[in-house]
Amino acid sequence: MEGGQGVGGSRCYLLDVPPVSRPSMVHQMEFEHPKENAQGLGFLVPPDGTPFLLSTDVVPFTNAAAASCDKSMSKPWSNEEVATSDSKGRNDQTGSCRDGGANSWWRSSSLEKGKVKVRRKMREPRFCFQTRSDVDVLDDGYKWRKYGQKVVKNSLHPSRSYYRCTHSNCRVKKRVERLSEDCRMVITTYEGRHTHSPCDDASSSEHECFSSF
DNA sequence: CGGGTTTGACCTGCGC
DNA sequence: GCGCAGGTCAAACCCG
Repeated sequence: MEGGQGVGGSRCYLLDVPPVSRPSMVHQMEFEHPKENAQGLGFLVPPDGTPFLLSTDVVPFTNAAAASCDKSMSKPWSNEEVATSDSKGRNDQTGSCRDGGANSWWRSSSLEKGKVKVRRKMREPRFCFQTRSDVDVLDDGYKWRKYGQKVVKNSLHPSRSYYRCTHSNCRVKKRVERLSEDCRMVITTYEGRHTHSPCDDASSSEHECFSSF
């Protein structure tokens, strides 16, 4: 486990966010390594290039955290695979599939519903970080919709939630789970890049103050 | 009524 | 090849 980097492709940081009643307080966090973060958080940086700011210290993930994080990431997302397409060359016409299938990234090939499903393997840039917060969902300025929840084994807090950016053309996903060792620690994993600015989603004035997210 | 959440089912990938 | 675990869908449900 080399430092604050998770297994392949995904970067992990630990954000020591003071317990706040409103997760939105996290909006002004600041990264220690702007350059790296700019890269690692590319998916969090809106197209207009607005930097992603954090207000608290960001340190590499602890081994435990990283392990936990990595476990959930499993291997498919090694750097290589992130950069290249599926070697198996699965017939996943992902792009077209995504666009054609409403807002589904993979979809039944519309032949027989529920039968032949062409699931694509997402190989978007991923970034996970750990925060200490009483709330699960950090308000990063984007609007998320929960699309699933899973029971995670080997965890005292077996609930992992899956969120998706509600923006029509945005494919970013977010996964939120509690650290088993510390129920106050929240592991948030982002996947993909936002194709829009936070304002597009969070149209409410509440979010305007930290549109830099 | 529209948008978000819940939840069970289904599919895929991986380890054994 | 089989079983398990993770990830996602989609219908039902809930709430403002």
